[in-house]
Amino acid sequence: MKVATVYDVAAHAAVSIATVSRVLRRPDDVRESTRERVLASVQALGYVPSASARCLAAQRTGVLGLFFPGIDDEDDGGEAPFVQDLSVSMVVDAAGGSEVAPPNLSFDGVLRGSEREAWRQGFALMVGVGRDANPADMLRDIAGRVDAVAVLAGSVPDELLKHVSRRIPVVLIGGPRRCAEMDFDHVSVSNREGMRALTAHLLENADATDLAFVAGPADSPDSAERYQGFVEALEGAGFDPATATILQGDFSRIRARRLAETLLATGRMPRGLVCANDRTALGMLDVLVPAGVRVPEDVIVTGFDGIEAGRLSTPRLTTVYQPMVELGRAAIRAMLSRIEHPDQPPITARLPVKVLLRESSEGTLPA
Amino acid sequence: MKVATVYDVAAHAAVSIATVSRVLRRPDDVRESTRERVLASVQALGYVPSASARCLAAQRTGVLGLFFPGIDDEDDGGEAPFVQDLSVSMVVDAAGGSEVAPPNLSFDGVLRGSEREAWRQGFALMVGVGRDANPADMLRDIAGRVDAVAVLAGSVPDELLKHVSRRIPVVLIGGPRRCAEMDFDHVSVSNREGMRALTAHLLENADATDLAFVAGPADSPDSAERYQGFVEALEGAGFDPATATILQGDFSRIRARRLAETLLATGRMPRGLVCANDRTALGMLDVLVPAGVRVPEDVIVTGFDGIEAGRLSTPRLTTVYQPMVELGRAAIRAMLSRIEHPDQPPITARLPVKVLLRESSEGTLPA
DNA sequence: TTGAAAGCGCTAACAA
DNA sequence: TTGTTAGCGCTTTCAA
Repeated sequence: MKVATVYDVAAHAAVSIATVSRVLRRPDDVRESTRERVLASVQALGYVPSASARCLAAQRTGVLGLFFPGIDDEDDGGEAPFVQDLSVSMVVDAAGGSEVAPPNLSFDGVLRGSEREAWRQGFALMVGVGRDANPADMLRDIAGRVDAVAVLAGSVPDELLKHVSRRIPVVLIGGPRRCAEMDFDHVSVSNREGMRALTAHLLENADATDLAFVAGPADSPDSAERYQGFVEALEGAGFDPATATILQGDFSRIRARRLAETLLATGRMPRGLVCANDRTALGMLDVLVPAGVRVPEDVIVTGFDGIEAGRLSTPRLTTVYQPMVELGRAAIRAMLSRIEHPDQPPITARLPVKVLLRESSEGTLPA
Repeated sequence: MKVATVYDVAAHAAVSIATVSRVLRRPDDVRESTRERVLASVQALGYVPSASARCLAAQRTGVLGLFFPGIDDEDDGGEAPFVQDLSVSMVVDAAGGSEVAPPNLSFDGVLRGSEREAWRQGFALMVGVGRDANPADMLRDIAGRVDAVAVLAGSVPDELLKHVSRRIPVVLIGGPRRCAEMDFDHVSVSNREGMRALTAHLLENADATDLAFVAGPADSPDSAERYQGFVEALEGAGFDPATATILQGDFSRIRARRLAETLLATGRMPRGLVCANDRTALGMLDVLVPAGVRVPEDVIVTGFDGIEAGRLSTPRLTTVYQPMVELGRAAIRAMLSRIEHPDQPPITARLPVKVLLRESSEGTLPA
């Protein structure tokens, strides 16, 4: 029993394959009686058009790509068995435990925004969140399947982006404006401005002049931009940025805990820990709070991202909220815009951020 | 400037298109010098193979589908402007506000699990989370693009599933074991057993005999199964299930709040509210707690799913944890297994659940 | 080790 | 309104 094709449907309905195609693509161009006959045959044969053939012929896929390599930091479950013997177990889940807590990935929002916007515009979305061995292969694979692709800035070599962009439009997500020669379209948030505003606020409103910056991975353009903002705020307030401590984190909560422990052990605790992202800040809280360090009285801790977990922590996390969902949507719109107008000048969308002042920096807030 | 094809690469390297194809698919079948020449041409021309053409010729796409229609309940942002004038704003975000809180979608885990497992196995994943007008079209569209598809049980008419399954394998996710005639592969969790265990626990350990069940949408097989478990527990304890109140929710937090308000207004408050999912239970807490109802002393509230928000609520939510990530992975494995062995008997994977007892049902738990 | 050639299933001129 | 036909870019026998 083979899969039905246009030919089968055409034969069954006693029409040509062109008519079958028309019925599916532009039904109004076909006489009603013919149309109904064809539709009946489609039903009868269980016909579903092959997208491969369709896209090959049409010279477009109707799919957009989103590539975020190396984001997922969960460890691997390995081969899990299909069947398990006990179907229910019961545990008393006391507070503090987190055995079933999923990591709150900060790009979830981007994904949702893209997803939604893509379908809204009649496109499907193909996502590659590759903790895979070879991001290059993954990106090339995706690139062959889609009409345009959005890539997390800094995640793949420019070389590769150049290569891929000879086939389809490439949009960068996040990071700084690109240097002149690489004129990819680019959507991002006001990393620098956000961090500058937050830091300046700490400098003004608290007596917090001894601030340390907890960075993300060295190759993250987003972390770099946020550091920029941090530095600018210090300079703006008349401090020498060179004297500020920099701790090397990697955006992960785990790593942040290690750093906090070191801080605690060496006793070199700054007045404020300005973290490059929320997960890092939460990792700090994980260690400091149980150790009896009062936040914000002893140490101010701030994040960046505005993830849900920061709103639910104790104390709640002062942070810079990024409109992740909007960012995803902007990426989609940039791709579509580029597809429609291949020759327009490079798009640069810079989305605004919002500094959220909460208890980790502010003392008790007014209700 | 056109996009490079095999023909361009072949001409550039002075070989046939067959050789170009070989270099990319089975490099070992080509003499090294030739291979290097071809690879150089690939680089020079910025060649990326067309997946459409490749899949058409190969008769497989290397993509798996995941279809979850009507899940996303965010409302629509509409057309947002590309550029905004202010790049940073600052707000004091007092506790209680939630203006930037994204909804914690309970299928996130399934998505992550599928994503990961698919790439692990060398497949890409195409996801359709359709709040779209027409799920049928969306599913058909996806079905044309993939080698197999996993569909949320109960989300599309059997008719359509039958149709699609004549082209590619269809795996159902969630819900009850299917009736005999429809022998789709099926992965799900122990809904019934989980709810039975939870309810039985309430019946035994609390003085909670007056329980109400807060259902999900009428057409949700998952909700139906959970209700089954609820009923069985009542019967097992010697109660008449017919006397238990059933409230008609729809899995949404909003709807649950309305129900809670009604309950409050009419004063017909049961001893325990056994909710068909966590969001419903959280919606109940949203209303009951501020109204001064003590949970669990006055009313016990329980959920189902094990979402993160239930671990962070006050009081924390007693619930039945489903291994969402595992479920996603199981769906992928089922699809692959079916692709490899088209004639094997139907797969039925039933994943175990875990009852998590927390403060919304238990009083203060031991540390 | 390489090349020639026949499809894969569909779309879109162009003709009828 | 419908049919004929020439690709779309690649894989894969089969020969050379």
